[in-house]
This record gives sequence, C-alpha cells and structure tokens, in this order.
Amino acid sequence: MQKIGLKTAEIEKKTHLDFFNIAISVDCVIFGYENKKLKVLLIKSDLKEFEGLWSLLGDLVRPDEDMEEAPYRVLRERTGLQNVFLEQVHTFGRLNRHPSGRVITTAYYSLVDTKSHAIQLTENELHWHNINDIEKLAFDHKLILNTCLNRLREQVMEHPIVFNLLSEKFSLRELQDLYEAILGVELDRRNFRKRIMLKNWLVDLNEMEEDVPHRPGKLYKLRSQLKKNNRPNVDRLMSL
Amino acid sequence: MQKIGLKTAEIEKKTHLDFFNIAISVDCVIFGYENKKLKVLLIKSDLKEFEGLWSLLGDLVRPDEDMEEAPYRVLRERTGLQNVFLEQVHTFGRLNRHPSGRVITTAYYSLVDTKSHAIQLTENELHWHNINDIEKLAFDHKLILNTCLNRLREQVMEHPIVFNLLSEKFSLRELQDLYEAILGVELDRRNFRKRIMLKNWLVDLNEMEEDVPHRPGKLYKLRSQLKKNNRPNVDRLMSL
DNA sequence: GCAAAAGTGTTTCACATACACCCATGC
DNA sequence: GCATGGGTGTATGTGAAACACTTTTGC
Repeated sequence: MQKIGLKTAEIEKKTHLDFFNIAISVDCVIFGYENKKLKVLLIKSDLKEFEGLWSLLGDLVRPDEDMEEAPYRVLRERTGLQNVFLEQVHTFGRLNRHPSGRVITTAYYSLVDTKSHAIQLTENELHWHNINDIEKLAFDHKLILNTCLNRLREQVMEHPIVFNLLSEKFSLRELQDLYEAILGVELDRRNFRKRIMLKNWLVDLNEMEEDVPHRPGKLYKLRSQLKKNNRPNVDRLMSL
Repeated sequence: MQKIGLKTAEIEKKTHLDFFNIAISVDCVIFGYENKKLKVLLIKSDLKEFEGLWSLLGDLVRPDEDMEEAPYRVLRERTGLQNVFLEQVHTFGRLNRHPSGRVITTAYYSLVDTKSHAIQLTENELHWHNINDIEKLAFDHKLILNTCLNRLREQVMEHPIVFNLLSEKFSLRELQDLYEAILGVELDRRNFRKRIMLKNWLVDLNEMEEDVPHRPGKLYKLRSQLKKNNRPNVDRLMSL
C-alpha cells in the first residue's frame, strides 16, 4: 500500500481513468420451453468467486456497436441463433455487483424455440434449467432473471410473443400449456380458448395433430402479419 | 492521419483504452404540472453541436455510486429536490448518440410538484416546457422523452403515481385535469370519478376548496399507505 | 370399451361507456 | 339571477370467470 499524500502522476492518472472506467455489458435471459416447463439457458460461471454457480449469457458492449446490437451478437456467438425475439428490460448498476470491477449491465430477455436445429450447445457449458428449480446464480443474475420473468409475465397476454417459444404449428392445448408454464397458474380450457381466439392472433391451418394417443387437435399458426421482427424502429419513435 | 501498419505502443494503448472507454450517464425526464399542462424540465445545451437546443438533465454515473443513486443526485444537485419519485425506463446506446464520445445513457422519469418551494431554478438555464410544444431536443433526447412519456401513460391508471405532481390536497376536478393533460384525451367526469373511487386510493378530507369563484369542491389526499417512497427494494426482489 | 384429451355454451359478475339534470357558491 | 363548475345515477355492452357434458381417436 502507498502512503497517502504521495500522489504521483501515476495515481492521478489512475484516478482519472477510474472515473471513466465503468464497463457496460449486456446479459441475456434466454427463455425456452420444453416438456411443459419454462426453461432458461445458463452457462457455468468461469469466475473463481462464483465457482460452481450458473450465470446468464452476457458480454461487454463493444465500442463499435450499437448497444441494441450487443445482445443479438451474444446470442449469435454463443448459440448460433439469429433473428430471435429480444427485448430490453432493465439496467442494473449496483456498486460491487461484479467482483472484478465496476460493470453496469443491461438485461434483455429472449424467447427461442428450443427445438430449433440452429441452436448449438456445443461448448457443453450451456444448459437449459427449469425456471422453478433455480436457487442461486452468479452475480446479481437471480435478480435479473426475476425481473425479466416478471416482465415476460406482464407482456404475455398483451402481445403475441409466446409463439417464439413454439414450433410454427401448434395445438391450442400446447399453447395453453405454455401459458400455464409461464404464468405459473392453471387456466380454464374453455375460457382460454375464447380469450385467445378473441385476440385474432391465430390462423386455423385445417390440419390435425398426428401420432397422438388420443383424439387429435386442430393445428394453428401465428397470423403472419404479427411475426414482425422485434428490432426497435427508431425512426418511428423519433417522429412521435 | 497515421499510416496503417505503424502501430505504436501509443496506438495500442489507445485502442485498448477505447474498448473500456464507454461512459455511462443517466438522463432525467422530470415531469411537472401547471396550468392544466404537463411540463418537462429542460436545460439549455452547453454543447456547440446543439447550440440553441434544450436537453434533459443528466450526468455521468460516478465510479463510487450505485447507478440507481445517480438520478437522485442529479435532481438534488440541479433542482434541490429530494425524495422525489423516480423510475428507470430504458437505456439508450446508439453509436454516435453523443458527439463527444461513446456515451450510453439510462433514462429515468421523475414526477415532481412544481409548486414545491425546494425547487431551485436559480441557474436560470432551467425552464419548464409544455410537453406539446417540444419540437427538437439535443442528442436523442426527444426519443428519450417520448419513451418516458409513453411509459408514464402506461403507468398512470395502474399505479397511484400522479399524486407526486400535485399538492397534498386536491379536488377531483384537479385530478381529472391532470389525467387529461397526461393522457392527452378528455374524460367523462362521472365515469372518471367512479373509476378513481373504485381504486380506493383517496381519502376524503372533509374539507372544501376555498377562494374559488364557483361552488367549491371537496378535497382529497392520497391514502398514506400508498405514499411509499419509490426506491427499489432489492432484498424483496432477491428473495422471489 | 376404455383412456385421454378435444371441443363446445350459458350464466353471472365486474367494469367501461354513454349520457343529462339539479346544486352550491361568488359575483 | 346568472355564470361556473360540483355532484350524482341509470342503462347498455363487453369481457372475465365459473362450470360439465359429448365427441373423437388410439389402443
């Protein structure tokens, strides 16, 4: 330790640099759905401080990319997925939230189809975890996860987004199971169907489920106008 | 310009520093209410690039403060206001959104009582502007303002927050005028009263308006349990 | 024929909306 | 007494919620 009062140029410089030495990262809460369970994609933390704990996928924002681009890059680099649904949720900037320095992070949530062949879990440090089985995560990632899950729950009945978690064709029962997994409640089948049909989100494909050990249900898909990609349209907002 | 290939240590260092040289700021959309108009507090931009334009109040996040603290500090330093309502809305990180370097900014909106004696517009560069009269702002602040205004409009019927814009005692007519100013629509008086009473947010003070040139209205105040301060309770979220 | 899930309709309640008249006060 | 806004009730429509029986298929 250096004594106080001996403020060298080196220290002066360090102090000054410190002021600008806040790094910014993005963290992605990547939701998936399988076996009637809502899942989240996590990676083993590589930090000694969090040995054995799982963490969200994230990375520092690069100096030459728009911040909105960073979570798309993270998903592309880590899972191979492109054109996914992503939405910014909240920015977390508690002092000491990161053990190796001052890092402020912006959280995004993503909805992906786990059956997509594009998804590469090759690194083998990536795993899907049941939302309900998650106890402790590295950093403040449990808080981030909870915040994103709450946001997802708020959005799900208002906007046609859950379809990003399903294959293109699905039955109403599958859709209802998905809503139940997200919201964590049971829903009445008749009321659910009425409500979902009223929104006019679905197209009846005039096809039936196959290879099910019971009466097959009708198949639907999302109305194609609603499949807009999610990247924010800045021009539109500017003109408001 | 230096030729490529001649990468000096100086350049190496600069490149490396660049990577971490993203500054983070907070910008506050401070809403007020006066003369039946929703207002926002703006400051004359001191940047040559934005000469003559107004901008939001903001500042860099300090290396030794929680990010959530920064907007409270900005309000305290610039207006003298404390214990205000503040809510984080969105983080904006477009490349080149700031002319003097890479700055990512987190936007907060605040609701303050313009009649509060604490508020100091002393610097005289601060002025309240009617929301509807704002055309162009410095940086991407028009986008930030629109985003915050949309968020405010989403929140007002769900949460008892608009009371931060009013004095402690108010009549239902004042409250309705305020809602109309925020939402930009006219409301039916009878239906508005029923709806607001149903929420059980108000306490009848058994007092009447005074010095009004017409039949005085009853005065109400916000139920005191709802006057919770707005600072996020991290512990509660962590335990979810 | 049986197990398993698909499909469907009615009633009730809460809340949103549309709408018009009398009342209390200051001047 | 008149101008100004305060205060109130009813009828109608829409969506949410509760609730049970018949149908179709694979086995």
